Amino acid sequence: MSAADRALVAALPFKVRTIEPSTYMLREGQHPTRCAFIIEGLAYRQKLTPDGEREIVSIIMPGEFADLQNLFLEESDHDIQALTRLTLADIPISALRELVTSCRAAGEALWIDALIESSIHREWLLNIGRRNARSRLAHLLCEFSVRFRTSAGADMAYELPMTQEQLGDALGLTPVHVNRVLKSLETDGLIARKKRQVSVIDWPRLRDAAEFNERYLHLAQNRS
Amino acid sequence: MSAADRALVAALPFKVRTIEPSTYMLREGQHPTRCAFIIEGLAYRQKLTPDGEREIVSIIMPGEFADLQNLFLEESDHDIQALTRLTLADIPISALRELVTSCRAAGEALWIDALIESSIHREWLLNIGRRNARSRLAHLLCEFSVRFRTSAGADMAYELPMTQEQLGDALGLTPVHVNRVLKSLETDGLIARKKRQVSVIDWPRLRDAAEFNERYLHLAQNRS
DNA sequence: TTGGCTCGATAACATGGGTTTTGTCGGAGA
DNA sequence: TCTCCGACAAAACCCATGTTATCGAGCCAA
Repeated sequence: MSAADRALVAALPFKVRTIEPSTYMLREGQHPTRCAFIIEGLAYRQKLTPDGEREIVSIIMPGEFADLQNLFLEESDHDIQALTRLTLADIPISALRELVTSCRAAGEALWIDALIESSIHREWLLNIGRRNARSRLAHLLCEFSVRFRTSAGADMAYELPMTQEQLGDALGLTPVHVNRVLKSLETDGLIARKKRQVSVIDWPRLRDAAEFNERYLHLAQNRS
Repeated sequence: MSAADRALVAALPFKVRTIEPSTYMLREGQHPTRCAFIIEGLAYRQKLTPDGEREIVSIIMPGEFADLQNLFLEESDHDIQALTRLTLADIPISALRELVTSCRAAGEALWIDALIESSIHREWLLNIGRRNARSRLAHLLCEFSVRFRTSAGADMAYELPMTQEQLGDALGLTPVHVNRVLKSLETDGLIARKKRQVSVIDWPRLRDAAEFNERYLHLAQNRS
């Protein structure tokens, strides 16, 4: 990125704020005018069926934009909610859109972000559509492990910041069954748990159980 | 779109070709140098598990680009295969990338395309993760109905160009169960079938069974 | 005509995961 | 200290969907 580009990015107006777990950052149907860049903490996107069933369709990690779709789409098609306490930078959409069209490097970086998210969606479709509960959960744990490491430099053990109900909503399972499967992964020695702290004990076996292949994360292009 | 923009688009180098059903346009892991614009016919994206199970993660319709992700991602994360006989325009990725960064209107149009596809992925996640087989299938039929109409101006009846096995692969179901559910939708009077011709008989009831809400298709922004 | 292929229909049976319920545990507050 | 509440745990039961198998229709090539 050139010096001129850096200057453009640095000139972006923004406002840092902190929000509490489970507060809504965006609701389906809204027409937002600002876009949030996650500095610390986790958020998730969810969609609801009319009878109140929830599907968590993605997890948003530090260093990512929470709602790139609203750069060019007018009406939000899903909710975004804070998973943990969150600090974020609010940027006016108009300024970000201007940046995308005027600065090639920044535009490319945002394109890559958006395309990687799409790729993750596709992998989740495969996961939910074609794998059983055990592989699904193992896959999610593998993905978290890798994404945490690249976004926070953490170790193979990490604090899993989701309740079993939320895990179920991300996997298309009931909390009861998530519980069963977590226990079985633990007694089989693939993972260890202490409260919500999940550690990967046997990465090769967990990866095999998950059929995990990190290609879909496009890690080589993930930092820019 | 201004006259100058139009000239830029018109100046794109391209090559029209026709391909037969089920030929691969792209395979996972490849590094393509050209991008296909679908002129006529249908294609689909699929992902495979190591043991050969398939999930169809999206259907690509006329007027859409088949592999926008490869504009900025180096390695493809899924396969693209022709569903019907297909005529398409091959465009060098370098030219398309140049267009995106030099022509604001074209760049915006491609952004919108990519973001809508992401939105459809999210809706499919909700569909597969949280709806039962009947709603899932009804939802897919509703989506096809709407998208065909906007892309081909067709009526509420359309030629469903997928085998029951392919439908199952798109919905995370077995072909046997797809057959059961199709039959039940037919005997309940929601749809009619004659060979692969599917007609929507009772749109309100089908839409209700599917919990279908077309917001996620962002139709207002779909033509540009 | 024959044979081989794919697709769809249907039946009998098996099971993964859902549902319901009841209980335990630990932290937050009074 | 006590109570309240949310998350986790575990057992019993059941149903939606998967599995396996068979058959026929349609199509195409030899």
